[in-house]
Order: sequence, then C-alpha cells, then structure tokens
Amino acid sequence: MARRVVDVLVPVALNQTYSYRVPDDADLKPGDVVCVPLGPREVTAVVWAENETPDPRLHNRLKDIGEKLDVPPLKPELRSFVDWVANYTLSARGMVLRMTLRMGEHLGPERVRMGVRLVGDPPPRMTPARGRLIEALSDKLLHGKSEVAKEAGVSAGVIDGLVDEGTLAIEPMPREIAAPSPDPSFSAPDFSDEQRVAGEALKTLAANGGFHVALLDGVTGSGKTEVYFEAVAEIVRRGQQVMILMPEIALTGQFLDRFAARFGVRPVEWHSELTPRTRARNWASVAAGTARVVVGARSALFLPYANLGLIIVDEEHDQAYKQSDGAHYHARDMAVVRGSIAKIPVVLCSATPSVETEVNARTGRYQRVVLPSRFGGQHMPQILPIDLRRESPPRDKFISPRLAEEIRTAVDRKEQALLFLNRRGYAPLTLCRACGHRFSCTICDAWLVDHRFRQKLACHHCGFSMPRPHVCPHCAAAESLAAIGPGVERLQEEAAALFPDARTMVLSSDLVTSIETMRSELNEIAEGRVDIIIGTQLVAKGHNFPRLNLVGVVDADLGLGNGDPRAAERTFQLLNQVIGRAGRDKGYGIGYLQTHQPEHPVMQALVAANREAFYATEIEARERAMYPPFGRLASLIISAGDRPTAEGFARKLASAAPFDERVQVLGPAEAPLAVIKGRYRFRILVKSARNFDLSNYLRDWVAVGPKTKGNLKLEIDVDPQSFL
DNA sequence: AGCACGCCGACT
DNA sequence: GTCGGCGTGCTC
Repeated sequence: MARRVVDVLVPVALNQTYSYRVPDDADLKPGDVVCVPLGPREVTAVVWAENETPDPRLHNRLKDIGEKLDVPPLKPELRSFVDWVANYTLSARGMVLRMTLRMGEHLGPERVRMGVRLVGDPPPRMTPARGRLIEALSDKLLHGKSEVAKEAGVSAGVIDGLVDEGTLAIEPMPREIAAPSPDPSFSAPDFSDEQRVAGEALKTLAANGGFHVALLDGVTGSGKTEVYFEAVAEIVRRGQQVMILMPEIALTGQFLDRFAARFGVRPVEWHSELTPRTRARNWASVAAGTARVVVGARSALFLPYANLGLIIVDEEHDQAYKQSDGAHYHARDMAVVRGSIAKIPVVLCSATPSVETEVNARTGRYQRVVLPSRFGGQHMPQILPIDLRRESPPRDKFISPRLAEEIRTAVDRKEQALLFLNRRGYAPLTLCRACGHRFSCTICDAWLVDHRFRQKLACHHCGFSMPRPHVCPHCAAAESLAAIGPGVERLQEEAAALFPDARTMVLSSDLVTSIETMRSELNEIAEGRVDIIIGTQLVAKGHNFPRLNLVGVVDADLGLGNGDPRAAERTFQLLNQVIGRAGRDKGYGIGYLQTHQPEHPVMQALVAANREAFYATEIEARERAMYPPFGRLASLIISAGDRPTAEGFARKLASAAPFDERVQVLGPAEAPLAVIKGRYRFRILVKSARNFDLSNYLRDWVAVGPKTKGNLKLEIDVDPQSFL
C-alpha cells in the first residue's frame, strides 16, 4: 500500500519543498515542525502541504519524516507570510523559513535548576559566610542555588557545607514559571489632552481589530511610546499578543523601564545578543502564547506568535529596518504585510516618517494620529545654521568659534552638550605630505580610516586593518603622514583641548562591544557623569538625556554628497532626530548645524522647523522622477573576482531583460563602491510603474538571463534603501 | 546553506 | 606515494 506523502519545506537555500513519507502512526499536518533527513544530515523543517500525487520518479528516493517536535504548529498565517516574503524578495523560501526556525534550534528540555531551602537548625560551627547565607534564606523559601550564593556573597561550597550539616536542603526548582503577564492597568498614564485623544484613537484601532494601518506621527519628546502603550494595553486585555519592532540599537534599557513602569513587568526581548538558552525559551513562549508582548529587532517579525493581535513599528523611518544580507527585506514593509495576512492592525511611529509612509498617510491609506507638541509643554529645540564659509573653524579643527562658545556656556551651566558627527574613527583619510600617497584598502575601493584608539588604519567595508605606520610605505619619508578630515575620535581630541575641565565620552558603534555595555554607557550619560558627548548616529536613537540641551552637528552636509535619491530624506530624519535629543526636560534645547550650504532645502526646512516644506519638496521630487512611492525600484548587483567577468555578465544580463513598456532598465554601471573585499561590482537599476509586479518580472528575467557560475554573484534587492 | 565529491600542489 | 586546497553540484 502506498504510504502517505507530505511536502516539507527545509531550511536550506531551496525554493521548492521536498516530499517525505509519513510513518504509519504519525499524526502530521501542515505547519508541524519536524526533523527530516537531508542528504547526510538531519534538519529541523516544517510540513508545508499534503501531497496526494507524489512525483513517481521520486518513489524510490523518498525518505521518512523523523520525529515531530513538541512545539505548536506554525500557523497558516505565518506560512503564507514566509511564502509571501520569499516571493517578493526573490529569496529561497527555505532561507526565509530559516528565519523563523533559527531561533528555535536550542529547543529542548529545560535544564533542571537546583534550589536551596533552610530546613534545619544552625550548624554548631558558625562563620560569617554561613551567617549571611542563613540570613538570606531566613524566609524558608526555595532559592536558586547560584542566586542565593551570589546574594549572600558566599561560594557554592558554603552551601554544600551546610547541606552536609543538615541545615539546608537542596531541591530541584519547579519549572520556571512563565514570564509574568504585563498588567494593562498597572499604572494609569498621566496624559495631556493631546495624548489622551491619540491614545484613545489607537485603543479604538486595537479594539476594532482587522487589518488597518495607522501612523502615529509625533515630534520627539511628545510621548509616543506611552501613547501606543494604550493600544498595547487593549490587546493584552483581550488576551492577544503584541509585537513591537525597534531598530536594534534603540532597544535600550530605558525603553524596557518605561514599559515596566506602565505594565509592571518587562516585555519579552528578541534581538541578536540573546543567549541560545534565552532565545529558545523566548521562542517557545512566543509560540505558546505566554509571551504577551515581544519587543524585538526586525527578526522578531518571523516569530511564530500564537495569537498576534497588534504590530507596532517604532521609528518606522529607520534605515536599520532594511536587512541587507541574505534576504533583502524591509521590516517595516513586511510588518504591514504580516498585519494584512493576519488581519490585525499595524501602528507605525515616527517623528519624521519615511516619504513612503507620509504619502500613504496623505492619501488616506494610513490613518494619521498626531501628537503635535512635546509633552509637558516643552518647546522643540531651536535650530540655527552656522555657515562654515563665513565662520570657519581654525585650521585642521572642526568646531567653529561660535559652536565652541555655546559649548562653553552649556558646560559652565552644568548641562550637557552633544557633538554629532556621523563618522567613526579619527580621520577618514591618511596621506603622506611628502609624496601624496593615500592609504587605501588593498581589496576595497575605499580609504583606510585612522582609528587612533585602536592604533590601526582600518577599512570600513571589509574589516581589513593594519598598524598605523611611522614611515610612508611609498616614499619612505618619516613622520610625513597627515590625518585628513574629522572622525569622532579626532573631535574628542579637539573638544578635550578646548574644554580641558569637561568630561568627554565617545559613542560610536565600533567602540560598542555589546548591548549591555552600551546600555551602561548610555546610563552613565543620562546620570550626568559626562559633560560632552561625541557620537555617531548611535546617539540619535531612542535615548533620553535629561541634562542635554545643546546639540552641535559638526558636518550637516555629510549625508548629502552622494547621488543617492534618499540622501535628502535621510539627512532630514537623522538631523531632526539628533537635535531632538536636546531640551527634552528643560525645554530650551538648541541645535547648531555647521554647514557649507545653508540654502539647501533640507537645512532650510530644519532651521525653519518646517517639516511640511521638506515633505512637499521631497514628495514632488519623487513624483517627478517616478521614484518610490510613485514608482518601484530594484537593484541588481553583479560581483566577481575580476572586473571583466563582472562587467561581461552584467551586460549579458541587461540585454536579456524582457521588454515591458512599464519597466526601465538602467545600466549596468560600475557600482558606487566599485570594489569591496576584492570583488568588482556592477549595478543594474530597474525602475517600474507603481502598480507592477516587479518581483515576478525580475524572476522571469533571471530565468532567461545568463546562468551565474564560478565566483560570480548576483544579488537582487527589491525596494533598495541604499545605493552604494 | 551544508556537505560530499572531485581533481591538482606540498608534505609525513 | 598521501593530505588538503576549495570549485561544483545535490539534497526528497
């Protein structure tokens, strides 16, 4: 008798499912998580569909499904989402599935933890350590062994000693109780009228359910978080789950504390630095539905929620939502897709919405919920330009006299100042004054960045680094090397020289070793133990420094130079966000923009605090050029170990593009960063009309195009965010 | 994505 | 004579 066969999606780079035989006694249905043999190994995979008519050619090759894992089946909603994302981004379905399973790899029985309880009389021989331990256990309850040892400041040996004496007993700890549920009524928020109205609107949206997108549009400091907590509370009351997405770096302790202040407990976290154990536990509690609110970076999008009722995307405009290796997806857009598949509301939050979202709000596709002013009657920071053409800093310095003066005043007033420069390291370029030799990466088309703190010249594209030499390798001149241009480290040197009495701190992603150390550094600043903060865009995100009232943008033009269609938008958002750090508590924040082009629309809009002017200009420009959201874009990056191979393939591919009057194929052209990690790169840009199935077009194209072989790589990015 | 298979250079 | 480099191709 022919055995039952099902199609299984395996987490490898495959788009198709594989068929497996079902052992007679196995009760399997689509969505079940199973182990299957795949080639020489065993993988965790998911039953995707019944297969009534297995391919006869496979009959003698079909293998049996292994064990079924003891986790809830993936819901149809998540399976459709996986299919949808794979189809849209042109990535293998197996690789998208991997994103939902990767986290669960360490599933397994929980390690049984041991606990200690006070059960007998004190020992005849008392010591200070024994005393502290007995004191810590005096409640006669079961305590975790390692926790209580730490609490009492004793080693585990002291516990074992007292167990032998009969004073203490070791018992297995009962299974970890599920993460306590957030209490929607733990504390009532103290809202302004504006906040109350917005909160009610979001609460209604949550209560109504169904797919619906809202933009919570509020200036920095308007209390957006507490307002969307109202929608979270509503969903928690209904017994459903909430997913809150954040740019990874914004997942600060401060956010978790604010959540705890409102709901009594911290939410379940999901980000790259969880330990495998915590990761598995959190994955399981999301799948079981006991994790009621999950706060996570973009990968939280793929978790197997048991009963998802609401998605919130905080800082929706943030570029960090775009995943750029593996599957190229934009977490904000995919969040909207997931909401539409699950038929639940989605709330996007920003003070400076992406142009795409702003247009959707203007056309009424998204409901706009506005918080027009800062909480507590605080004013928005005033923004003033400093025209570097007239007020230039001293030679080889980057802080103009006026900005220096303002910093002096702030420091004298015991307030903090933030110098913002979106450039890591000491100097972006090093050259030899004698012969003009420039230090560039041997395998990338990029300068080596001087990192003085680490005593290295480093490439930001491939990770190559070398010690900073004392002699020019080209002309052998000694002590001839000059640092050109500023980085945050150099800025700190300048600030320290100008204000020798001030305490400075550099915050830059390359100096951050872990989320934990970053959280503690941010706390140090918040507690006022730093006077001048010098930071890259790391400081722009989601942290509140109560004593910060002055922000100086050292090079406001930095993001505008390259011919990127999103340059203006990004600069506007970033500078808005950075300057928004100022005056959150005192209400008299001020921001200075050092710029060579004060007449640029972005600078004008910032200085005039005229957000509307910025969007009007930008939306019009996008519409004229048929850029998103008025048209669609995809970028094809072709790379190979040598230039002719890459270029030859790119040309063949471009000429194989199927004709369609709704599509424009631009290029190939050498990519803006022509060589990275020794690979030569060419780019083809594809523009299409707005209502056009670009993914499908690209799939057809690639199918008829030349086959990739050797070390030639073709990367397809639908809706690219960066053009490098 | 893994992992094996397979075909050419420096070693016990 | 073998160990091992990583290019090519398959996994129900």
